Amino acid sequence: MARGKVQLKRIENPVHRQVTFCKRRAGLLKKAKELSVLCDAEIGLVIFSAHGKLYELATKGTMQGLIEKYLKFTRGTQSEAITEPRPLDAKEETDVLKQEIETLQKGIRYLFGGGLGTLKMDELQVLEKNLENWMYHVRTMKMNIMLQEIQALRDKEGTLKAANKYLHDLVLENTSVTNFVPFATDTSYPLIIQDGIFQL
Amino acid sequence: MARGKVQLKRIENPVHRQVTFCKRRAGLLKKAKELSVLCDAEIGLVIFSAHGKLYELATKGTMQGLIEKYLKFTRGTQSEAITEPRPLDAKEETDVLKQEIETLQKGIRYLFGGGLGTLKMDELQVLEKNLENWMYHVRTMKMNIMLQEIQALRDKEGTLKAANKYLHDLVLENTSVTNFVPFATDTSYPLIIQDGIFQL
DNA sequence: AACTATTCATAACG
DNA sequence: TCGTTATGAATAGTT
Repeated sequence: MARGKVQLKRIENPVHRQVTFCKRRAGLLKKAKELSVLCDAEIGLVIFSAHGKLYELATKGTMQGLIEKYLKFTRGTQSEAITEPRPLDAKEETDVLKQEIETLQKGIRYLFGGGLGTLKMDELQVLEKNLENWMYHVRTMKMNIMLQEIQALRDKEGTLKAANKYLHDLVLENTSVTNFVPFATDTSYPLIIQDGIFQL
Repeated sequence: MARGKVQLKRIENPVHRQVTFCKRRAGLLKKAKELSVLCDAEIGLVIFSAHGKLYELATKGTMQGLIEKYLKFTRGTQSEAITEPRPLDAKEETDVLKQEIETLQKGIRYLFGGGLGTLKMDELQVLEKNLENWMYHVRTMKMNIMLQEIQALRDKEGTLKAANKYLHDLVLENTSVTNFVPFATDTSYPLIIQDGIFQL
């Protein structure tokens, strides 16, 4: 900004990074406060430094209250908010998730086996809405995986075609004019892909 | 800032306030993103406009995850484990069920917010099948409740019709042949049912 | 932390 | 809501 435009990437020099963090953190908190006052908005801001230290701001009440409001707002409805595309954490969460799914299955099976009869109409409405929402997410995920797989297969096909053409040309060169049995270049060879992930 | 220093108080002109809100909100979100990238910080920003609309930003993962991290950080050890279904008292089941639903919502929200990306195709299949199953149960319950209500309304209608006919005949008997204004027997009286359970 | 030279954000306006 | 512009604010690099 000053004396040189800034690159939008992590500052590698730790000293510079720390100084910039201090300055910009202060600036950000100030801006947040200003926006809240000027425009009568309720703002919550949480900053975890790289080393894990917490800085926070909550205008109009406590962070607790704001979090509850946020959770209530995002519950049920698919967020109308401007959400950044989230980078997926690639951790070894699968085991945890599997166990979690089991727990949920158990819980919901209990729900439907044991005491669903006491649920009221509005509760059922909420439940149905959530189920639809979750179903949407699951189907979106399935679709993405399938699209990925399709793309992978196409890539593989292209590679194999190229290899095939190369070999074909080689054969033609080495055999010159013969009665060698020719074969089509683009579709006549088997494309055997063994490691597809489709399991229906 | 530009063309006149700004007062640090609520902007009274609603148009100005709205315009400023839009611009400064964008600026704030940008600044937050920059700080996160430049200094490797994890930032959550929640903005509720005066009219209740939500704008949010979560760098490094989801808002859900950040909220959990925040709560863990501020409350010391806050266990986020899913509670096992406990043995059921045959009493105030509704409250228990409500709480259970909340737990499930929380779990599944975490599921979709945190780590769905690591789920494999077959796991998604299982999840989808279960969701369909649960949806079927929920819709069956809704249908039953509605059918019950419809039957109750029909009974009520029959009762009222009978009463109406009785009164009608009584009037005819007592007034003999007069120019008393006649009224239809089956549809012209109001059927006011106040305690319906439909809530859409 | 304090000090500028610059870049950035944005208030007013169309 | 969107674009333009004059001007105040924020801040990168430096001391």
